[in-house]
Amino acid sequence: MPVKNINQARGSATGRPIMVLLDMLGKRWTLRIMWELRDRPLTFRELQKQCGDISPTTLNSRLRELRDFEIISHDTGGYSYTALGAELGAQMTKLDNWSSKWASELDN
Amino acid sequence: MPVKNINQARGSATGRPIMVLLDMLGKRWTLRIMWELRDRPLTFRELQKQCGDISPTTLNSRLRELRDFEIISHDTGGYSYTALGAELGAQMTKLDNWSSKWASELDN
DNA sequence: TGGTTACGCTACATTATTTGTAGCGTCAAG
DNA sequence: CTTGACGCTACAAATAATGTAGCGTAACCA
Repeated sequence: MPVKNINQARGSATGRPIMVLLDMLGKRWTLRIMWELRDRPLTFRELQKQCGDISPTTLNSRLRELRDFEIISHDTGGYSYTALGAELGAQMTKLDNWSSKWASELDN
Repeated sequence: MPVKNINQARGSATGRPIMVLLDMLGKRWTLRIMWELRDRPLTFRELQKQCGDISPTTLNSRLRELRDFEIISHDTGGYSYTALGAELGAQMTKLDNWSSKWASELDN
């Protein structure tokens, strides 16, 4: 079920965009999909493989939500970030940097 | 069930920290908990309320995972970020900024 | 034209995760 | 010695995700 606007999303009780965002990103696979799209467009089936065989049901559901919210778009080249989505995608790199540091500190 | 190290976590098949991180943050409520802790420590019950009545079962499970990974700690003042966790928490503010822009563009 | 391939999905039964409610044991204050 | 807040645990019910199968479409190419 496509979501028409941000105010109809789960997590939007307060009407605060951050809540909608956290709720969306907090669904399993959403962050992973954003990560996999970080440097090039991928088709539906490429995404399935990259994500380690996420079920098509879930993948489709996440892609639809990301499209409804104009974070990604779909054309002949596959799925890719929108201009706005790319700014969010850039945060993925920050998370990657942080996680490296984190992993090395956890080993101590 | 406490997780001893990063290599035992779901999402760690590749051994890449970013996968463990994305998997953890991708569980429902994890990002929200990080958000709620952004400017002060909160007790278990305060977190329950702030998160809009998340179930204690889930809250405890998330808090345990975040503690196992040394992203938060728990003392007499309540739950709060560790030094490393604070750097991850700082990303929450970035997400908040992004979401404001996002919401205004979606309205067009 | 007919066969093969990749595409983006949908259907649906099984399994895993999350929820909601109730309540327990500990501790400190009054 | 009662009251309140604390951090939880138990467990049945509801919701979300999974895995497998396969559909309809379109492009390629023999």
